[in-house]
Amino acid sequence: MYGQFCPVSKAMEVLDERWTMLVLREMLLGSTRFNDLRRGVPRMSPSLLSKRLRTLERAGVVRREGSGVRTSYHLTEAGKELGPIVDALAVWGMRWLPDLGDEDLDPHLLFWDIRRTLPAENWPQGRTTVAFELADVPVKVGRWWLVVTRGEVDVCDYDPGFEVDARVLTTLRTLTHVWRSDISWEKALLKGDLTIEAPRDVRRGLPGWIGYSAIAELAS
Amino acid sequence: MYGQFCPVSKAMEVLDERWTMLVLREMLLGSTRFNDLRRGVPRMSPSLLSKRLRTLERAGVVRREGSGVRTSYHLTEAGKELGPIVDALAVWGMRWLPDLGDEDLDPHLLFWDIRRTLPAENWPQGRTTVAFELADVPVKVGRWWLVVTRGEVDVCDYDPGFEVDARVLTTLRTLTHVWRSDISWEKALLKGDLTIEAPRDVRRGLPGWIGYSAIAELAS
DNA sequence: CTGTATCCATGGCGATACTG
DNA sequence: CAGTATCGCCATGGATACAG
Repeated sequence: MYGQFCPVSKAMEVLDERWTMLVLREMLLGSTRFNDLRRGVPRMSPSLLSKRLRTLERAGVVRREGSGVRTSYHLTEAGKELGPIVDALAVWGMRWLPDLGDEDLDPHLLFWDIRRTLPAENWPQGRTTVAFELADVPVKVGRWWLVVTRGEVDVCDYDPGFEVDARVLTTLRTLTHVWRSDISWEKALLKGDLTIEAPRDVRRGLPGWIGYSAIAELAS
Repeated sequence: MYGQFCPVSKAMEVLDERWTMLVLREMLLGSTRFNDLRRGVPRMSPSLLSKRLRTLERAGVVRREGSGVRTSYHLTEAGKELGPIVDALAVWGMRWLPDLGDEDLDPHLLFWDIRRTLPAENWPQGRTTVAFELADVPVKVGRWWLVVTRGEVDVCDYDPGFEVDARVLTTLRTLTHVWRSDISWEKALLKGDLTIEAPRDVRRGLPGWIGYSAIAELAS
């Protein structure tokens, strides 16, 4: 491929293909099923994902388990040792490439990430429903509901019908930057880029309950 | 590009293009001039190198200094902070992808790397000339001379005419693996994959004088 | 020496549809 | 649910020649 003996070039032969690092990020975050992986890289075609998984398997980074139905994909030891590298890339990207284009904003991806990372154990007993209204995207993709019940998190893009405990009024852009912790909840609230409509205790508690993305925690 | 807010994807938009990581490796090893960079990535076309340098400049990773003649390229702070990531990729590649195809072996690249890394200060006073004969490649690219004089290292692919202090008989493959420290000098000598013809003291000293590649040292 | 311009082929990849 | 098949485009990047 590169025609070099340097281990960096050998590593990049495996890792520098388009999407590969993002698939590995998904696996490092715990996804093992084909369709779970797809949710993490929705713009990647399924055939390409399939191809990448095979390439990674041949390279000894991924192991496929169970053929046919209920196939799952797991990182080998070699794959797991990419964890610190992916983390370092995330920290570097946070630090040096903080600007997001409109193309980088995707509510499905954002709430999919929130859903899997959210520390449900911090939430109040019983059921809590939070409605999000994002002003900078079409209504069709701008209304989301977060339902947290007994340590379980659900996200809907339709009204689940529960009584809403809090409404978050903001933009997709602001919510994304807050989630990444490019700006804090406090600052976004102060600037008026984000409003929480709820009883005082919920309004106070919500930022802490939602928190920040897993990757944001790395940088701190 | 990827349409994701995740900093890993933002980082990879810059870093996952073909050759980019290898150019950064060269810069991290100290190259600043266009043609020095080329020597480190000889299979990369100059127009592509030019393009990559501009992309990296736009991304804030590289800074161009002096236009026209005597241009040089330098890593910005962001670029320097990629150092640990490139190192980690090298360590990972050494550990998990130790196999080299014939395509990965390149005597020009090997001796260019030896030349710049070799710890000349360990060598004897005066001039030392070492001749290499690589049996597994055409004679035309299989004979090399290493001349170390007062802390200066020269490599020739033609006989410089000096008296030869040592002859190293081996293959390109073995010498590459030794340089990478996939196998030690001792083991290669023991297996007979590499022979040093020289007076006893030189024969004993040479492995230590040449040593191993900079990247090999990372893994230890 | 330090690049740039141009050309062209290839195959990577996106889109879509379809199957066990 | 878990992929595979097919198709077609266009951009990547390799090669070469040339310019300041």
